[in-house]
Amino acid sequence: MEAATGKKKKTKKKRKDVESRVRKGTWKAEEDQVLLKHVEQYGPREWSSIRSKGLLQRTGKSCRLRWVNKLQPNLKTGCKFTEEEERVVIELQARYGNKWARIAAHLTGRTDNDVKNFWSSRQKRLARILCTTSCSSSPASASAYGNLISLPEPPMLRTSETPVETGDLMTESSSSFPPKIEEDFIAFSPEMLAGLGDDPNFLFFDVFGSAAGDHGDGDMIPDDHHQLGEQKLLEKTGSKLGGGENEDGDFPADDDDVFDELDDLPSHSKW
DNA sequence: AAACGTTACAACCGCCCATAG
DNA sequence: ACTATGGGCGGTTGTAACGTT
Repeated sequence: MEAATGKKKKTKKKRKDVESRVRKGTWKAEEDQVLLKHVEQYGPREWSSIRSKGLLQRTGKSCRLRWVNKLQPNLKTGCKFTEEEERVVIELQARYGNKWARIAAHLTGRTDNDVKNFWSSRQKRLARILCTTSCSSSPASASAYGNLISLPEPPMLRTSETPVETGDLMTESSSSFPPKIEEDFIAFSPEMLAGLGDDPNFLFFDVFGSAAGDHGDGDMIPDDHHQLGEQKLLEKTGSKLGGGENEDGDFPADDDDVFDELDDLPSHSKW
């Protein structure tokens, strides 16, 4: 056991020594050109040979990442996730958990890093919005959330790897996610977040408005959206608070067929 | 105009796993 | 069995761009 660990450490040290002589940081246009030329010649593989041939002072891993996230053709770099893409991400995240590569495979032109970043920003945004909404607004909204959420600090938004089987908006059970005190955060089940999207016309945008800007009161929500958003949120989630299952007891929604088809799609991130 | 805060994105790290030689 | 490599993932950091004060 210890020997194995020792060997592992040795390997890692060796690797680290090698990697310590590599270039890091922002990629230059010349490096991109070299990388593109290599891919053109040999295809998107043999990443480590790029360095061993002295073409670039980058690790194979770094080269691969650069190619996958920036250089491979047909990437939608620089354009925001559309509502449709957002819907897909929400649904697939609910289904697969944080399997970003798998989710990204269903979105043309998006990489796992894109999806991860998008999700992470979205979570932060939601946390901020919900905190603002529940902490500061009218007594009505405070009471609406009051039973479920106590927010001394911005709520921690999290989803579980596997879909949860209880209510959509809930406090976390102390057994499943140990170190956190129940009142410290709300756990948004994937289905709750997805639930905001199960209506084709009901998206994050609908509830909270576009993320395009602050509206003067320190949050990203136009004032009239606060009420509308809360109402919609409660309409959506409130009806599900008794349990996240569908009629047949399945969870999440029994729309697997849709995703089975998606599963057959080729992954753009694999070659 | 400058300072400050927020957001989105790029890139990295560390860990893990699978596979091939 | 061991090693190198590719790949996936979660977490984190740095920064440019943008908005607000």
